[in-house]
Amino acid sequence: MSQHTISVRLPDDSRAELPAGSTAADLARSIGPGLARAAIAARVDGELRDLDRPLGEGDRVEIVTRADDDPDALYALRHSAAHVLATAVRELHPDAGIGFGPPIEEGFYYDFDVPVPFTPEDLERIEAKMAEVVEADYPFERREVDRKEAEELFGDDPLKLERLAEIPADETISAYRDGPFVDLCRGPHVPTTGEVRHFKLLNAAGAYWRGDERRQMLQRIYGTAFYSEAALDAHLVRLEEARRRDHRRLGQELDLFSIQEDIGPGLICWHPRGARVQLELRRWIEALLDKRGYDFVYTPHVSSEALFDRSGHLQAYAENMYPSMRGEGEKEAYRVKPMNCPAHTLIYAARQRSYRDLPLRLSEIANVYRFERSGTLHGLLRVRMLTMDDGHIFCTPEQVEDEIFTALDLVDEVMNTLGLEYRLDLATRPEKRIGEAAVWDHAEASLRQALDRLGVAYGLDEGGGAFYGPKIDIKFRDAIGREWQGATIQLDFNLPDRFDLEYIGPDNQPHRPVMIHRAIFGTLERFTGVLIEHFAGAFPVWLAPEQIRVLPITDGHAEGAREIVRRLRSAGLRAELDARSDTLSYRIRDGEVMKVPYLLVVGDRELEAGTVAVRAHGAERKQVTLAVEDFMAAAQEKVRRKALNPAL
RNA sequence: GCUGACGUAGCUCAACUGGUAGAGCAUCGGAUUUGUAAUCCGAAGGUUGUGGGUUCGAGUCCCACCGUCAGCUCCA
Repeated sequence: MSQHTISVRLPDDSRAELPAGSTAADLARSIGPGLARAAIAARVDGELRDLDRPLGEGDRVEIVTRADDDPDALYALRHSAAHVLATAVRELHPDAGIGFGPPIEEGFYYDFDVPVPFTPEDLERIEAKMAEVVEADYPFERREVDRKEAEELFGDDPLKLERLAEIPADETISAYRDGPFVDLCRGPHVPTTGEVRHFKLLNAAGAYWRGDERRQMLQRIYGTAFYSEAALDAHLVRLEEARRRDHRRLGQELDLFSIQEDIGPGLICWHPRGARVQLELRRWIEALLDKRGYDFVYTPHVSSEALFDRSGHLQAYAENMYPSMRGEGEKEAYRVKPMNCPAHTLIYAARQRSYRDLPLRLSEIANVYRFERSGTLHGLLRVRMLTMDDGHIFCTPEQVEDEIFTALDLVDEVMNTLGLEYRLDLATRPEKRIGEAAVWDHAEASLRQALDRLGVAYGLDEGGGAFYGPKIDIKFRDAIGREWQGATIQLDFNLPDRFDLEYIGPDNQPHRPVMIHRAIFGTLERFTGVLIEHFAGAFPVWLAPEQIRVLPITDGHAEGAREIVRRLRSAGLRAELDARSDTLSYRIRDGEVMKVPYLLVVGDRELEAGTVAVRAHGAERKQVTLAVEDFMAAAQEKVRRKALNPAL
């Protein structure tokens, strides 16, 4: 190996010899002109780098090319798009302060300190200016600077100086220039602004500097960018699809629920159709819990404030609790419950427990009230009255693994039934915690064993547990790929201590039980909201508020149709008659718009033959004619199996 | 909570620089009796979110309050 050449390793484990000082761009050129043209960055020993940075002896190098399915490629592109945005904003508002401008999961944003917030028209102007910056095809030039130089470079921008001061002394400080704009930036970037051809600014809103509401508010502009127009279009279509599925919109169109100003924000009124969905979900989870040995309890909606003092909620959770109330002339203050755990803990403590009683599994599907800040309320997803499918398991340390396994198995059944893919994350002990190391060791090991036993892959969130115990979070994906926080299974070493819980072991000595909090749906409100979006309002038959609508063709068929409705109802199916004098087409359209799984058309032919012409929502074959008996059996089977697709 | 935008009939939206509120759908009545995604005619429906103010005159301008929407570190 001479001094004048270096050898780097390629992804296929072959080696390439290059002159010393060669860059990743040189490497791409040496491999082929096609690769050189497609290259936008490089992964060097796993780290994303600019194309024009020199390679070192023995580096493992992978050329990153323009690709809308490579997260690293998108990262560099969107990071660069953020700079293009800042370049444009600085052109239009030379005095704008520059905050952070990172790539994010679906795009990028940049925060600006400007005296007047951006309007939608501003965004259009900025977009046009960005197009000019892209057209100019400025190279992104990286420069390493020392601290003094950096302080001079960004001397007029207090936000940058603040960030600069936090960079450790031993870290390289780099600045990137594209045309007129220089930014303090870690990089990497695509080679030139010309790469950022397919972008779109999406919205602007205030955002606190560093997310701290005590600090100044900046104006944040969100956008997204892709390498191909097709990918950008697909993304915009996905956003449109998300709007189409918005549960707030569907909730109104399908007459599921409303939020009334006269009642208050964050408080849901379930209309009959929405309440039906809730009821079916509730009955389902109750049956699943019954099978798994849960006991059902009911506890009061208000309780003595002292209870929440003892549980610690008053100290740790007060800002999410409604204020205390006191009856006229009474001494005792009361609180509306934000959680069920303290009451369940008292039920455990209501008598002496033996190890033979454990595990004790308490379930309460209960309304709790939480004072959420007004700006955070959002449809069914963040509300002030919520219905938890709450459960608390009290068990011995030895039983933890089994109990976690059972809970995970329950999650698995729920997710599979609804056709939701999910993933699990184990969150382990944080820095600040209570409880002894041995207790944590045992608990974390039990969670791991339960996860292994289930045989699923899971992520690890080191240090992500609560101060009172480790947990497993379940995240699931809906039909258009969005991820939601679902069930949580949480160990708690704190409440058993605070309430001095005990059980008598086989050694005739008192021991402290372990407490497990778990919710499968989380809250019925949020879960229903997500399901509305997941199914786009077209619920599977078993959940659909109205499962069947019978449409007589003329008044002459109404009596026969009514009889069919009677039979369906006595078979336990939710059927309605639509004998309005509108045309059949109109009534079909109405049934389709309301996403009723089965529309049954009944005319002379059907009444004579004892059949129905079935139109199943979303089915490819628009119409199937079946004997009433056969349709009834098929529909019941769909309900029994909780089938996702109504097609017969 | 904070910043910004918005709030007109049950729903979706219209009403030039301030001149006295209109359409489609839904609702109701009538006609129509329909074979697979909107039949026709008619009627009714609003203290323009609430409360103040400016003005001869306010949906429109100003103030306060209520609510909705977007966002509020996925760190140079």
